Amino acid sequence: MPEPDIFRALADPTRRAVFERLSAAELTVSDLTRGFAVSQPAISQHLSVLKGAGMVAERRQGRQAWYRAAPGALEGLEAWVTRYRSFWPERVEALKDVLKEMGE
Amino acid sequence: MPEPDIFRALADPTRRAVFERLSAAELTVSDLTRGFAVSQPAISQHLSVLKGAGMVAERRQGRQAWYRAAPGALEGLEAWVTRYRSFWPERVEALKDVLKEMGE
DNA sequence: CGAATCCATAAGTACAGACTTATGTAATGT
DNA sequence: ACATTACATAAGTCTGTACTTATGGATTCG
Repeated sequence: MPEPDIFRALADPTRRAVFERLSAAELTVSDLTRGFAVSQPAISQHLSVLKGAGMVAERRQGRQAWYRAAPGALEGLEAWVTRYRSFWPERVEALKDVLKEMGE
Repeated sequence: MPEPDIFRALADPTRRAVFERLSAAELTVSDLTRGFAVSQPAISQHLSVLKGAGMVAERRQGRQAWYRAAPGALEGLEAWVTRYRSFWPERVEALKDVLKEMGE
């Protein structure tokens, strides 16, 4: 039930790679196009899908379009994973360690 | 990098629904077929994809094949989500509450 | 034994989607 | 003003894939 669009958005490897780059930095379409072996329209189409899934945000400035990963982009996916996680108590200890680390 | 197969496996809604059922109970192919509006071969094909992604386990008994969600089925996905999560400190408090609850 | 059941695989169809080139719109540069 | 740059959309192609029916192998039942 957490928007099925996100699953479809994640299905394509190029699109995942685009998202990963946008989670590290805000980039323009041109920037992204330079980093991949596909055409600029292909990148624009991927961005459109990612945007439709609520995974990226757009900021217009002049003739440029800056894209970045949306805050909470993976929230719906996280909720789904948590719900259908199997044997999850196994991982609690590791999680506690992470939280302790962050508390320092 | 966490097996790309899992993303492809999750892309199809019917397949997600099959997985969700198998995370609640161990079921045979016939059981599953009864619960969906697709043919038995279609179910077998979905199970094959899920198995290829390491998401379900199979147990043979006579002419029946029992399927269930594999332990750690979503581990790779979880790792990916954690890595690309944006603004994740926001969720730490909620997580702490959950862990405290489990400690009781 | 033969019939029925359970499941997987084969083969074919039809649609989704990832790509291309071509083109249009809007902003910037000279 | 005209050319150039940045991006989006249109239209067409081609591959992937979700489904179907048909069939085969293996097990259980009568």
